[in-house]
Amino acid sequence: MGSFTSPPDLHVFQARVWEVVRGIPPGRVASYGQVASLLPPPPGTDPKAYLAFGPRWVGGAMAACPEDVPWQRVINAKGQISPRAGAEDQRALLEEEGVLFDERLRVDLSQYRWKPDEEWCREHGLVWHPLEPREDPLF
DNA sequence: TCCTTGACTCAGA
DNA sequence: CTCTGAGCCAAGG
Repeated sequence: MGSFTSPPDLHVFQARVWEVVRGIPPGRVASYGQVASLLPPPPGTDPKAYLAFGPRWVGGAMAACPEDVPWQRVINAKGQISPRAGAEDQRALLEEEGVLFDERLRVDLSQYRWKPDEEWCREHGLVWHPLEPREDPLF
């Protein structure tokens, strides 16, 4: 069976992304970059490249996610829904969960950002980030 | 094979 | 606050 030359590492990565997103509870949101930062760089990936493109890979995973993934809870670092076809549905779903948008269609990340606890991260083999009390956009 | 595009993010202006 | 460019990966045409 030697003809399979492309082990779907990217698919493995996407599966881990979906696993993380399933952990976001209703009424909370995470950014693409936050999800990426919870996962270690895929084996063989240049950490620097992952830093730059991880968030976009997460976006790609969300575009292909299965039914049971709460994809609506992943938004961009500005606290906005990334423009594309279907963005209106995403806002409606989040509002049903109690997430409020301001007049500029922005979510207050300091209020709604999902903050996974250390144990949950350990159980899922994720990189845990200590949370800074600052006004840092991420964490 | 070349070129374009992408559910991103951050620093700098 | 807004706008721009860079980062330098992959899939698809």
